[in-house]
Amino acid sequence: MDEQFVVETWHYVLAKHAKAMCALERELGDRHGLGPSEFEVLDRIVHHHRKLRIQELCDEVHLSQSALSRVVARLEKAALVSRGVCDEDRRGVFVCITDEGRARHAEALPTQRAVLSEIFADAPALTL
Amino acid sequence: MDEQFVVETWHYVLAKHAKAMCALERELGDRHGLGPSEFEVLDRIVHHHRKLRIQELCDEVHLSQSALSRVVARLEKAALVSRGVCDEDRRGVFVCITDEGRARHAEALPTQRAVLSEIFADAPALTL
DNA sequence: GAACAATACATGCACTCGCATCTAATGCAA
DNA sequence: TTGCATTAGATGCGAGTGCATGTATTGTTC
Repeated sequence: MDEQFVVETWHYVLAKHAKAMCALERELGDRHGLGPSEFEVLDRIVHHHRKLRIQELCDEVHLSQSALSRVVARLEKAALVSRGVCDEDRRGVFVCITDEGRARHAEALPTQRAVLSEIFADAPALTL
Repeated sequence: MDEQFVVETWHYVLAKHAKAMCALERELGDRHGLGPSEFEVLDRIVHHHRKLRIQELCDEVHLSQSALSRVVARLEKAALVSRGVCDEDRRGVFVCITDEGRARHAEALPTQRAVLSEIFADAPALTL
C-alpha cells in the first residue's frame, strides 16, 4: 500500500470534512435552525418511510449512542420527531418524524444539497 | 453537477472521517498520549523544519484559532513544544518543537500510518 | 420461578470545539 | 505624537461529543 497516497487521501478527507461541516453548520443553523447532526438524523428517518429504533439510527449516523440519544431529545423538544415506546421490546424507543419535522427537512434539504454541490464541485471521480 | 454523486461523495467522506478519527483518537491516545489535534500540530511543525507562527499553523490544521491556541498550550504543558515571542512582531508567537516533542512524534508516526493504511486500504483511486 | 448476564436507552462528567470578546502590539492618518 | 482601526493570540462561555455508568427490560440458566 502506497503510504503517500494514503496520507494524501486522508488530507483530502480532512479538508473536505472540515469545510463541509463548517458550511453546513452555518447554513443549516442560520436558515433552518438545525445542526448537521439534527439534519442527518431527520434525513435518515425520512429516507426510511417508517418508524425507526434508536439503535437502527445508531448504525447509520456517525454518532455514539449517547450523542444520538441527545440529538433525538433535542429534535423531540423542537417537536420535529416524537419518541414512543416499542411494544415488542419495551426497552426500545421508536422515533417518528412529525409533520413539522418532515416540513423542516424538506425545507432544509435544498440548502444542504447546495452546500455540498459547492464544496464537491471539483471532487475527483471516486470509483466507489 | 450530479447530485447523487455529490451526496455519495459526502457520505464517503463522513464515513471515513468518523472511522479514522475514532481509531486515531484511540490508538494515538492509548499508545502515545496524544490526541488527533495534538499529533496533527506536531506533524505540521516537523514537516516545516523551522519555527512557525501560530497563524501559519492555523492555515494548515483544520481548527479555529482559539482551538489551535489551546492545543499549543496543551503541547507546551506536556513539554512537546515551546512558545516564544516573535521579535519582529511582538504580538506574534513562535512555536518550536522540543526534542521530546520530536521524539514523541517519531514514535507516534508509525501508529498513525498504520491506522490510516488500515482504513484507506480499500480507498478508491482519487484523482487528486 | 429466581438469579444473573445482556441489551436498549438515558444521563453525569470531562473534554474539545467555535464564537465572541479581551489584551497587547502594530500600522496608518491627521 | 496622538488617535483609531487592525492584527495576533488568549480566554470566558455555551454547546456537542464520547466514555463510563445508571435504570429498566429481556433472555437464559438452573
